[in-house]
Amino acid sequence: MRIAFFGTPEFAVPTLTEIVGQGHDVVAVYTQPPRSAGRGMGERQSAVHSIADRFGIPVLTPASLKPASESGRFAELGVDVGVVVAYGLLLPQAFLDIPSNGCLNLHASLLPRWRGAAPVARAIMAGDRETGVMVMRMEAGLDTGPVAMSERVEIGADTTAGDLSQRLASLGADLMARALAALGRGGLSFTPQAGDGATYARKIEKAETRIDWARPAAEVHNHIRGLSPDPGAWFEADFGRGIERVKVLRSTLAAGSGAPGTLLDGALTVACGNGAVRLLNVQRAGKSALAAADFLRGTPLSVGAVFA
RNA sequence: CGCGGGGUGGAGCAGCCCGGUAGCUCGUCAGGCUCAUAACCUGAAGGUCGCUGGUUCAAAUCCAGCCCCCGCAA
Repeated sequence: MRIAFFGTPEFAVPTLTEIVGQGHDVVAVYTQPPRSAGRGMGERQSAVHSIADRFGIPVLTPASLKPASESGRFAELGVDVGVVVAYGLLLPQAFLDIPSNGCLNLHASLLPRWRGAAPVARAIMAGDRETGVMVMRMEAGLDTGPVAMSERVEIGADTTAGDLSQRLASLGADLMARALAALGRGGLSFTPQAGDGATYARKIEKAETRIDWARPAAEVHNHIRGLSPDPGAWFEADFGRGIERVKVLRSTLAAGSGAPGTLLDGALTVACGNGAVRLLNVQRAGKSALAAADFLRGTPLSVGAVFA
């Protein structure tokens, strides 16, 4: 089939790769424009942009799809279907109507739960034990369209957003490939989403990434793994050179109690408002991520220290 | 030219400001103690101190340029 792909972050890469590998004719890739980002403020193109370049597929990076000129250009591509995976922009109705088979979206949640921008992180932060990926037909509403195919996945007790996102990206790529194959045979059917149980996964903001040790251990743990590795949950501590930021990439629930933020033992167990969490993988500002044992080897810390 | 931290035996760090015999915790190897052990004791191997150049009697340490890693901010 003749396809236009819309996607931006790493999560969308496996699907694009799969579709290309499947032999479809991907005539254009839409992705977010390169932005000055990262250290040194250099311009960085999206993960999807890079992979599309490698495949030699024309890349389009409009800042908005609303102008008629954009839908006009899209119409000229003459695609059979649009495939959208974490693109970052809402497709206007004008776009949705253009492909003869409409637009399919891959979403990383069990809809209607966690519609929106950060379904994986929100599911983990909420303590969900299950999630999944779904392929649906796009409508004007945000992630409201009827679902064609889905796959469920268990969320382990210590699973991080990074782990889960990778797993879902690959499952999702496979799911989308199957959906396109079915579509090609004319055998793709859709079921409306459940009427209730809808929740929204609002975008993660920097301001909510700091760890609040006063919250119950389970919540602290979910917060840590839901934000790992990006943007990363963090706290502050003084190791003798002033206050510095420490990211926590992995943790697990542990026994123990004490004033919130207190270091309870020599294995990085920290007291929370209720219970405690053991930090398994941490990263000091300017350093690379380390397993707790390595971190402790080079960091002067004594039991009773208090983190903020 | 957005701000900042860092590159020291296999791992994580100290030493650098105030140049002068490579240190700490751990790992590895050998031996010992032990019913036994991730515990303890003894010993050993292992390092171009990111790269290049400069200053100096002498540079991990001071100066210049370059490469690489990372945090913040956007």
